[in-house]
Amino acid sequence: MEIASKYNPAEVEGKWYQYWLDNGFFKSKPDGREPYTIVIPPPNVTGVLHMGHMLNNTIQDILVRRARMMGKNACWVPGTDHASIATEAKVVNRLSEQGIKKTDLTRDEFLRHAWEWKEEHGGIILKQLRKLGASCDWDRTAFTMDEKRSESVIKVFVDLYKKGLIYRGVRMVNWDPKALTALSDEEVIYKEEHSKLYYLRYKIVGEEGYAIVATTRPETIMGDTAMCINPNDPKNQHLKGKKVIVPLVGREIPVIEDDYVDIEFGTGCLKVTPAHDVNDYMLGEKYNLPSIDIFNDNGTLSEAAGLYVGMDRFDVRKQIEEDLRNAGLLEKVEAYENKVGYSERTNVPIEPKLSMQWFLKMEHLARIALEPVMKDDIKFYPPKFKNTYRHWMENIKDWCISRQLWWGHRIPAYFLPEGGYVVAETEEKALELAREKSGNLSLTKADLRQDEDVLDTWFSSWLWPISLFDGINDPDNEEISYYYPTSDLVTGPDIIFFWVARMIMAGYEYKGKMPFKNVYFTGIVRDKLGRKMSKSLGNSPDPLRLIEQYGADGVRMGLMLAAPAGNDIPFDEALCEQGRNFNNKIWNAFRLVKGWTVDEAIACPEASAIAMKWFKMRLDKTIAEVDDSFSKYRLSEAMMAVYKLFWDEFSSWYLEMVKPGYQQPIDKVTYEATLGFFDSLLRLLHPFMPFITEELWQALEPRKEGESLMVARMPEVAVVDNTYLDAFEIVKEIVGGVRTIRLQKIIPNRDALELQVVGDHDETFNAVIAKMCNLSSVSKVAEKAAGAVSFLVRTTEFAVPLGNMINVEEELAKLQEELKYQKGFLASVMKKLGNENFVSKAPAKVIEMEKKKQADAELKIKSIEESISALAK
RNA sequence: GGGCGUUUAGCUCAGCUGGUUCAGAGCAUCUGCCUUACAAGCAGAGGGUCGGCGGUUCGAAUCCGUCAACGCCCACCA
Repeated sequence: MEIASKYNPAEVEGKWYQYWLDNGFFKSKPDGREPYTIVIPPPNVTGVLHMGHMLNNTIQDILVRRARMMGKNACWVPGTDHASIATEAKVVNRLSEQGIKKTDLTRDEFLRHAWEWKEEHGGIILKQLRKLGASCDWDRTAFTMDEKRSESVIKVFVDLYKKGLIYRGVRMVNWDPKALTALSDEEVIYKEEHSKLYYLRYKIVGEEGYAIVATTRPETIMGDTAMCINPNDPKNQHLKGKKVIVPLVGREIPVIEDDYVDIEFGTGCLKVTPAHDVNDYMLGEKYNLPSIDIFNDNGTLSEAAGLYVGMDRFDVRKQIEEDLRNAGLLEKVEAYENKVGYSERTNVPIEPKLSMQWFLKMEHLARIALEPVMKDDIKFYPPKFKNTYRHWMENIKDWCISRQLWWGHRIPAYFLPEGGYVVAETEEKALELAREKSGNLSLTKADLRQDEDVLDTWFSSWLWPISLFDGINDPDNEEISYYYPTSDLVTGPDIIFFWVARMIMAGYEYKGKMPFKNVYFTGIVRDKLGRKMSKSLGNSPDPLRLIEQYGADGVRMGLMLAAPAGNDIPFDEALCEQGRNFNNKIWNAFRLVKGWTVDEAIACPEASAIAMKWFKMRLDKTIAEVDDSFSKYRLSEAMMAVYKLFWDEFSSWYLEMVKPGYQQPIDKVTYEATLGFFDSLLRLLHPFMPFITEELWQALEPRKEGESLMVARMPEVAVVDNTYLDAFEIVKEIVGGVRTIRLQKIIPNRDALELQVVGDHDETFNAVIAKMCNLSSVSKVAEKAAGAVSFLVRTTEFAVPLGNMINVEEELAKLQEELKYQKGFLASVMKKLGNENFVSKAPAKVIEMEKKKQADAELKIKSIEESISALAK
């Protein structure tokens, strides 16, 4: 049989993915089995696959495939997120490329374009996931804006409103002047910036001289409605009760007093701009100050500013600096470091802005969601994120859920012509409520005006684990009862507040139960220099190119090799190479085994019998290790355990032990056992590298149509005899000793050697030792032959007679060095045992071990000294 | 300004409740091999006073204190 010596992933991956699809192996329906459920963190519907997705989905696929092979009813639900701001921004961009302005379109026209775009680009990312091998139940593919999900969102909004948890009001919010919408606190990213601190002169009314105010935002002085000092500030006592004049503007404003003001900062004088600063807003509320909104929504100055009308806020800052200086109202300018909030999506500085928005009260929701995580009903991996979670929950603020966008779930609030509004699932219901409320039965739908805003994207994703099974609209349906709570959630820690925390809230509020039992937080994929992957740095490899180059299995492995839970992933393509190399190793082991011819007439050689017995135990031990690692979500460790089992134990030891001579047939017993081992190994490997394992499993033995490794059962844990495994480790050392001699003395493997044993030795494994080292004999002797090179394994001496081939001086030197080391070791042990404190306080077990060390060392020293005197003759 | 985390071999990391699975793994490095499964490989080898200092203890990578560096999260000082 001719099989290529290199594995070619491209040839087989598509074939097996299609086979799995054709046989419906990804599909799940409720049945009597235990469910295992994962809901995908829905990627942006118009997004493209990046390394973060690759990692995240590889982990999910490993978990799902393993659960499936453990006999569970595994269900991995895919879907996409409408990503309100991001998608709307993309659509706006695309329209402007065509010369169309959003403002020239009606809402319906714009939405038509948006849906068009979604149909065109939507779900590309899900298609890309198939290349990775993702075993999602594609029939269940959902979208946060599809009918069921939208209905769920509206229903929940109405419900929360009825519960009094949703309110509407004018508040200071984070305004994105580019996207022209409010943002939640979580969508603001603070960045350290080099800026300037401007010291402005406010003329004191009725007095000579100025009050100096330090500010980073001189362009907001047109909105100043007070100046504030700390009443306890000795240096500003003279300002109490005075008025000052806003520079350039000329407006008189009062000096107010509040201990909010930091005496140490600047001059101790604070300008108060209630419309454009959160703190000033609070002061404004407290002291009933007027609020002048000097900005338009897009960040340009409004009519209300009076000056610089129509100019951009940052241009004004430059201009006003100059104007102030010319007017002699600028005391000085200092360099200053401060933090500026940026919009997460559009990356422009946010503007604190007073506006009418919808809010969700969080206190109750935070309360019900905190405890389950703190007492590990929901487990976080790694657990350090519990702290982060608690801190957020305990300091939570109300959630601004309205966005001034069109792409999203429109808020189901309807305004009445005479004022006031009603909230209802449908227009019909709204009309009913409106008639009731107003007492005006002649109202028609046309009289109602629906709120223009849509809901924050996360207001739909927080329902994801429930809404995917339609558990909001139809709370007791079979699916939600069966699949909910889901099993594991795999996501990044960057969305712990955006998404994870809120899903937990919604889970308890709407199902009375946790949405998932375990949360696995992946790290952020970085390049090998530790930098975040980003388009602008160009350091993000194209996932599809990687798959082409290394195979999906190789890339999956590459990611997992670097991915302990919670740590960032320093990704290096070399890891994919390592993954690919491993694929090749498996491939070649398969070539070897399938290349054997079986002769039923030959008996099973002793070495093979030992090998089989040993490897069975070694396999069982690894299965136990893998189980343990998975239970702790240490997927990399689990994979490394199987990796080493296959490469070191199976390929380098087992196969070498049972391998027949060149062109010799193999006995039936060994052959079948080997196929069995191979089968188990493929099963263990399958969750990590689904394609190659399926390819080889199918070729390992004749299979029926519709059979597949992906629905085969994972090998189960058996009792392991550690004594036997330990004994075999000694065998490995002996073999290693002989190999070292061959290497040092340059003795080719084909020349048989003789091995002499002085001291205790378990002869059970002699057949294996002889085969692995090409020995003509293994014999116990009282004294080794003259001219033999020896080595120690534990306390037993092994010698290979080499006649006149040895270099006496070299050997002596080596022995002397070993002797020196052993003597030093013995001395340290003796010192410990001579320590009164140690002997009296240490537990007996520890002292026992020290004594054993002493005895062993003495034995070794004796043996080395004998060798030296024998050589010296 | 608070909180959390990290620091162990050249790199990425394991080392749970302190004592022979305590100094480990994979990769990289070095040496020798094209030995008919695999050079994308085989066989061997080297490499760390476990961030610094101090303490507890018979005994510390492991516990305590402290300092340092790095990272993350949160926070309204203009």
